[in-house]
Amino acid sequence: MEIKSEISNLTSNFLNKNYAIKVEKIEIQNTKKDFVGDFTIVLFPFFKLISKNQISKLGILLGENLIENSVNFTDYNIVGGFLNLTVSDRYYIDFLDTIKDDLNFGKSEGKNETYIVEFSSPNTNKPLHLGHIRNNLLGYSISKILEANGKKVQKVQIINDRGIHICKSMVAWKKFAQGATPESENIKGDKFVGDYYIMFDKIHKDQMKQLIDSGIDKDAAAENTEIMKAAKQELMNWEDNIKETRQVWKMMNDWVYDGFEKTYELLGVSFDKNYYESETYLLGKNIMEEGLKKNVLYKREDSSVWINLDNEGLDEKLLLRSDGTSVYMTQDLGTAVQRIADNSNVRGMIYTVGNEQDYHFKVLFKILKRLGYDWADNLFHLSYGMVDLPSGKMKSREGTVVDADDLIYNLIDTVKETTESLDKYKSNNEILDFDEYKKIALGALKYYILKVDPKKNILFNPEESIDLSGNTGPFIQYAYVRIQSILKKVNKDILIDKDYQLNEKEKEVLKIIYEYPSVILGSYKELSPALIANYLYDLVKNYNSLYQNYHILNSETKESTSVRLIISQKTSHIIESSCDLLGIDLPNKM
RNA sequence: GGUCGCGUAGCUCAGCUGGAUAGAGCAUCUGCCUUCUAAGCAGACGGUCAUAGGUUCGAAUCCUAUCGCGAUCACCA
Repeated sequence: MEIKSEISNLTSNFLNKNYAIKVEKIEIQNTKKDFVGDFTIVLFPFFKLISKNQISKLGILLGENLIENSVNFTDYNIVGGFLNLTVSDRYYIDFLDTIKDDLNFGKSEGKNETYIVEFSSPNTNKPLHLGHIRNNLLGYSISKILEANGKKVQKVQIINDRGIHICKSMVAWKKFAQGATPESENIKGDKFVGDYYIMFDKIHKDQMKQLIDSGIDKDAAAENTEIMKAAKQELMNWEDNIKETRQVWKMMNDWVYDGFEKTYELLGVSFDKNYYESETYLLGKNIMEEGLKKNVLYKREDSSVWINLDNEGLDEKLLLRSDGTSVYMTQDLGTAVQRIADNSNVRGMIYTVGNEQDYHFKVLFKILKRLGYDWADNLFHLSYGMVDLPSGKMKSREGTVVDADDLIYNLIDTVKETTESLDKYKSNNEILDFDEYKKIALGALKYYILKVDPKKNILFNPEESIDLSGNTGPFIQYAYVRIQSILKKVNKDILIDKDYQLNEKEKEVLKIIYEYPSVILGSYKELSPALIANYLYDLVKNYNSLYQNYHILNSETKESTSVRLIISQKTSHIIESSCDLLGIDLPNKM
């Protein structure tokens, strides 16, 4: 921050000149509430450099020096080893004046660098659930945050459309559906296919039980039920490119995509490109050849291919089976190389994948690095914690999965009920558009998920609805709507009085606005939308305090109205900007 | 067992690369709608920062050990 570097420079000059000492870094922080001042210089580190009895004298001299040498500081006080500096109102007023019309305030320009962000990445055998919601919201928000930091972003998902899981749904459908389709049953496509997956599982279990009863051991039974054999056959047919299998496969996957598309639309996320495993699962083999040539990889006697990462604290990892077929890792290597080739100016990639795959990505990045790709240094695993229920993990087999669509539609209902029970709506017998309810419900959901540090697990209790008051999305939206209703009443240009004296609340909000650029940068460096969400709450909370304790339109003086209006407007800009980064829409009325 | 992550108020979470008396929301309790929207504001109550050592002028934050929870360690994806 500008003001901090000014403090820092003046302080180093002072120390250098008067005490002939050089300090690497001067510790400057925001002054805590309950103390007078705006910024605090920590004097403790100087204990080491000069004798203790000189330190209080140093503090006073430094304070005087800062005030003398800059118009931006008006006062100082020393408490213990802390020097608290007060910044002039004029500085903040000037700052407000320069940024007031800048809608891009806080964002930065960048070079022509592209980052690929992968998220969502579903299987095509079941509908999206709450875990996917977290993934999607994080991935989408990080994409936005990268853009705000001047990067170009290519949002991609890799769809796992191939494998035994979809074959299971296919077998069950062929056997029992009698030609039923999502249209004929009027069911969303992903749910329709998911139902057959569940049906498969049920039948498989029944058949397993019969086999076990007839004396076959459990593991063998699991592999040898009639329906499981049929699914395996289906998978082989798929590999052999049998026409009928491929047709059913394509048809059912299309149903699923249709359903996914609706959920994505509801969530407000989108992708620039989809990758399908059926098209990428063979990638990576040619890289193996290269790796062998470079002696990065090695072949065992049975001709399986491995990499040894022992000296990096990791294990040996298989990359090609003895029969020459590839494993998951091989595919991911191939896909990474492919994606870099597909786009120009790619600087790096971000994989939004749960923390259960931490190890996998550690290994993946190491291998790419060993293979000598220069972009391997810019690969990041945006690792996030699971969404757990009070009963533990969500398990599809036990029916404890929280379905994405159900969750959202239920929340919309709750928002509608809550709204209609508010006095202002009850007394007017008024209702809002569905679209507004949707914005509020999704605002609540998105904020609820994104405000939590990505790496932490989230505990979600389906019994309790997501809060709509307090530290929530609607809290932010509500403040925004209120500001709009004030701004609508103003129709002439607002002029700032440069000599205005800020009150405590005004200054507090301004100080928070001042921090916004560093928050955007921080959320990018940490890959954490939570920083934006928490900042936004802080801003809005302090703004509300100003709003409730002082009048804005009919305030004491013309000058205070002007300043408060501009603070309001700027706060609303930042709400718009932050909510955009979080993927949260703002309603017109609440 | 090896590796990684987490443990902060009854519950859900903040706490930046170590800094002042550890902060919010929910829940409970008090006040505030005849001037800009009360999904709000003002306040009360609530803590051995898992435990024990260590480093430091200073530790919720860094190090070590222990306990608890979770993930991961496949010729699965």
